[in-house]
Amino acid sequence: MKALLKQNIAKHISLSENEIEDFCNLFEQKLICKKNFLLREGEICKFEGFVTKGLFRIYHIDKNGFEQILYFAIENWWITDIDSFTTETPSQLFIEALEDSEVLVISKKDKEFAYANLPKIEKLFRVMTQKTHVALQRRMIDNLSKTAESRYIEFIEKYPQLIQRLSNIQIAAYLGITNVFLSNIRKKIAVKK
Amino acid sequence: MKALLKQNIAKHISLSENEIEDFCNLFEQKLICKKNFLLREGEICKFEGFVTKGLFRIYHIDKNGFEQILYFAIENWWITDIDSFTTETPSQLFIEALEDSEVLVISKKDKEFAYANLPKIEKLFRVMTQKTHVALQRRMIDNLSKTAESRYIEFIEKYPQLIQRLSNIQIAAYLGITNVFLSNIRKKIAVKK
DNA sequence: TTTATTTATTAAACTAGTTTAATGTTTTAA
DNA sequence: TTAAAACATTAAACTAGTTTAATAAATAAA
Repeated sequence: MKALLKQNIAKHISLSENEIEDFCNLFEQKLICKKNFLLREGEICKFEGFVTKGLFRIYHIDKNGFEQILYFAIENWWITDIDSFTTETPSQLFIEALEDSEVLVISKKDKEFAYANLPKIEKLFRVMTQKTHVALQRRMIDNLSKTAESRYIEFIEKYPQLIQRLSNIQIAAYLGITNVFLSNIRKKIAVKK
Repeated sequence: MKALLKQNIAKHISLSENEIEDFCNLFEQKLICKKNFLLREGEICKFEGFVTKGLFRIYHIDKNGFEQILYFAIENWWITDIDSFTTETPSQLFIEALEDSEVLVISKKDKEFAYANLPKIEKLFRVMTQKTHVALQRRMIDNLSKTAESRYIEFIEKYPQLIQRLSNIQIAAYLGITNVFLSNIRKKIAVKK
């Protein structure tokens, strides 16, 4: 059940068999059915999760009621609201399952225990946070410099396995455009071919 | 000379007098005159810097020649291209001094030495990267959901000390709009008052 | 199996933001 | 101290993306 998690950790840092076992024992499995939430706006995020099955969207609802999707998480991705988690303030985000999903969850308490007792875990999360940050930095530049059309094309090239599982409404909310405009883009691309 | 650096580190984690001294000794000062570069596109970023005087812009030039500013860094801010630094690939960013500036620089080698020999430094950079990531995540949501006008108003409210030192061209490149449109926004705001 | 709900598409009017170009002002360089 | 370069503003034509609304198709619910 935790094989995927162990494999994921090993990609970032090298741990002894004991260390990885100790760390993984701090996680427990949660099942979240489609349309249910792992986190809602206003709650304080007291966990970090690793998806082993299914699909989540992490999104924000602005004061006009529009949704912006920060990212999607499928198998092998980590999920949390790092803002609420570290500052212990109410989250501004929703984490919602778009499919029936399974996630391995570690509590804030246990994560701090790991930091204190398994020194390499500190490195693990430094490295992971750095990688996440790099990805977001690239996305920020793309959003500042590219048209919605090329952002869409690059998205489907980068995550071909994801688009099949997402509605165009979700993709549009990720790209920062309306689903109507996404339809126009799709038509334009289809004509080109 | 390194008082500001020590103070900044103390804000994130607590170190003994010796630890902080050892770590700060790994930094050396660099002076960068206005319009000069700490890093250029294509170079591999082998340092992390802490600004003690002056002002930098960290930006990208897209294939159409437009500049997108990822962030500004004044006194008390850290600068690096975390992407190039961690992956050791050529940077896609420029780090340019907008004023005559002073920066304390630690090499990648020495930073790795610190990670290996001063365990709390691992925590320092994990915590700092987390904070930077939270800030970027908030900016991403703002860029997806807010108009350029409210992004501008929020920018001048959030960084009043910065705007006085920046041209409108720089501010526009940060907001992701043209300086012409920023002029329109400024006029509109001025009329309102 | 029928009905209700969500999704995708299209059209048409609209608005936020761009482009190009001209003009005056401020800053920098020689 | 003058010339050159960078900056800020304005106008006018344009384009990327939104809004509202209608319609058909697909999915979920009863």
